[in-house]
Amino acid sequence: MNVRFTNLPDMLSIAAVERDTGIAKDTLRVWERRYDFPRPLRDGNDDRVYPADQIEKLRLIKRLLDLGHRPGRIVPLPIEALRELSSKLMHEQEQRQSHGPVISQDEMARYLDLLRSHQTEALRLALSTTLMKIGLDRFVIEVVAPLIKNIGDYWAEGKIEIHEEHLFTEQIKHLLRTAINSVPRGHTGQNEELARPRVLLTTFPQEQHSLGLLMAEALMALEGCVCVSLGTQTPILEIAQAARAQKADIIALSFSSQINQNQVVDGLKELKSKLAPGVEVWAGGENSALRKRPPEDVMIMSALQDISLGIKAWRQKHTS
Amino acid sequence: MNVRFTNLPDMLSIAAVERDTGIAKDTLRVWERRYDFPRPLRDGNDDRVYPADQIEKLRLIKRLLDLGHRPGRIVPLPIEALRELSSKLMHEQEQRQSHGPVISQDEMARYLDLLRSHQTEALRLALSTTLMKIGLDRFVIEVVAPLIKNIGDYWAEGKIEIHEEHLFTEQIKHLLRTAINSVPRGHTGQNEELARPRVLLTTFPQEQHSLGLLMAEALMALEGCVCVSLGTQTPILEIAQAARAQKADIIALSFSSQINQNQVVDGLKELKSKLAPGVEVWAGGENSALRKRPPEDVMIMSALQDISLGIKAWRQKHTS
DNA sequence: TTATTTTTTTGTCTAGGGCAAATAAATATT
DNA sequence: AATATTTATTTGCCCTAGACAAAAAAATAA
Repeated sequence: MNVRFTNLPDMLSIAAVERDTGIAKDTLRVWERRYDFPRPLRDGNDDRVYPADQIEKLRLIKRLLDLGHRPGRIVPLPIEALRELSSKLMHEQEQRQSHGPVISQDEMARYLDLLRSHQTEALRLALSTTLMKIGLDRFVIEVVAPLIKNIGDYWAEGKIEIHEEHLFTEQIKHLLRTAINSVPRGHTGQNEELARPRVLLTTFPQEQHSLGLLMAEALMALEGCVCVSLGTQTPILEIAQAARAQKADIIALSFSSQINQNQVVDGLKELKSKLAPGVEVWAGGENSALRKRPPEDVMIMSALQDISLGIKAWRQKHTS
Repeated sequence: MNVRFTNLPDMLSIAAVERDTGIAKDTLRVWERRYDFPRPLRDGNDDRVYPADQIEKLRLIKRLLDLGHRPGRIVPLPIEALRELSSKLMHEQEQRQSHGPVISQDEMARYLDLLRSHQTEALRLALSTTLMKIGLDRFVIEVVAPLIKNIGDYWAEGKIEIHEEHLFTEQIKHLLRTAINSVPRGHTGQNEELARPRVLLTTFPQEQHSLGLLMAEALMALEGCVCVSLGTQTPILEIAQAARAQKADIIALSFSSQINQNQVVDGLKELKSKLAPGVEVWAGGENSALRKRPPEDVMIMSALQDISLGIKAWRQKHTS
């Protein structure tokens, strides 16, 4: 009942920090004990209160952990050292990224300008035009995915406001939904086999990002699958039940990096154990648990391209 | 690092229970201490292990809490009593509800049958037909709203599964989005005044239900407003910034019953204080804080009908 | 009835200890 | 030198039990 409210701006309670950084409360406390960081102040009730600079450092730490660093090595470091590490990694990433046709810097800048000048209609129109020009599959892979990533980076750098990010995301979602809708549906009714695999899309309870799901749905719909989306945040038991009810061949799940890695792994294991043997679980998204310790029996979609390939492979395997 | 995993089917760790029920670990432990429920078993490491029937009861408890019951009264009750409580609530609701033209029991049953037999396409078609027949405004007010209200009760009575509820909600959302999309947009461009008021729609950070927002958007779009939706979970400060950036006349917010009442009241006050004087705040939804202690300076939409009336009133007030 | 005060209820925080899984380091084996 | 195996360290989660402020109910006053 205790709503720990810090009126001072830029001061957060431990619960708020957990929400903000994705680092569990227990972990925050244990780091404090072991590495002497963070060092929150205390309010009148002896509750931890985290100042802005420490939160910033925590965010940075989270990023580096996702990239494979270990807490004991980086938590005690000063923030400048972390910044350096982070930017070094970012450059490496950029180099690795530059294969294949990606959205141009120019085009990116154009969208961002429209967003920042709040020309919503124009933005939608520009995106929509691109979609028409290059087709839904390329639009998803070459435009939407990089855009989302860049938007996140811009936000981290303070170049963009949260409400602008929200607005942008809404535009993209809208566009994708409309596009998915106009894809001719698989042959439901008589010729059921032609429309296989049947795919069930959703996310785990803590995960609220629906964009990954929509991108996957778009690509799968293009491949002629029957897609059934349960939206976000379905309890694991219910996912299993829905799989049975919908006669799903594949369960497609999306995981952002905000969600706890252990919960990803545990949840996937649990889900798999509750499914009928033939049903496949496909997992995609930014969350690094998928790359660092991929659960067996689960197909990891490390890139969006894998989806269409995966569907084709599935069909090959299931032609009788 | 400890991946507490119970191999026994339908046995969950405390983390898994938190994930699947939405009840915090601390709360689960304190209930055990105070009300002697839940009573998890222990694994070899003395960690709590929750059997399936207790999880089911916990889910039901969570729902009743959202509906306004208190833990001390309901947690110790046997599960049958909880079921009864839930169905009693529904019947009371029905009686209160029976003013004005509402969806018939028959029609409701028809949709439910389609849902339970997983005839997704047929369900969508049926709903869509009704929409065409009676129009978007009546559809929202007389069909969608009551349906949503009842669907939760049906779950509590064991008549449908959560995943079916998810599926249903997705269908409705889809239908509404399509419908909103086909409403001719306000005259953007030259004749800006004709499209006033400009409405910004979103929810507070803890609130994730987007359906209320969609219903509101539908009705407002019908009235010819320019609607800008930021999606769910926008920080209050960002809402205020977005209002300025979008030149919004009205901020429309939706509050479900699962969000903390204080945060509703405090949040509304805070938001209002950050807005320019002329900008109105409209709040709607199930949350009882809106009725019990409505903050002044905020328009409370106690029913969906109020929305169109409100828009008309706004226009009257602003004709110069 | 309606305000105001008192009491009870309730969720979240605290501390510090313990343990298994994950990872790194050291050693043995091919 | 490369690979497999064992040992050591790191790390996150769970445990108990107590405390307290905010919310809600009950009691009292107006």
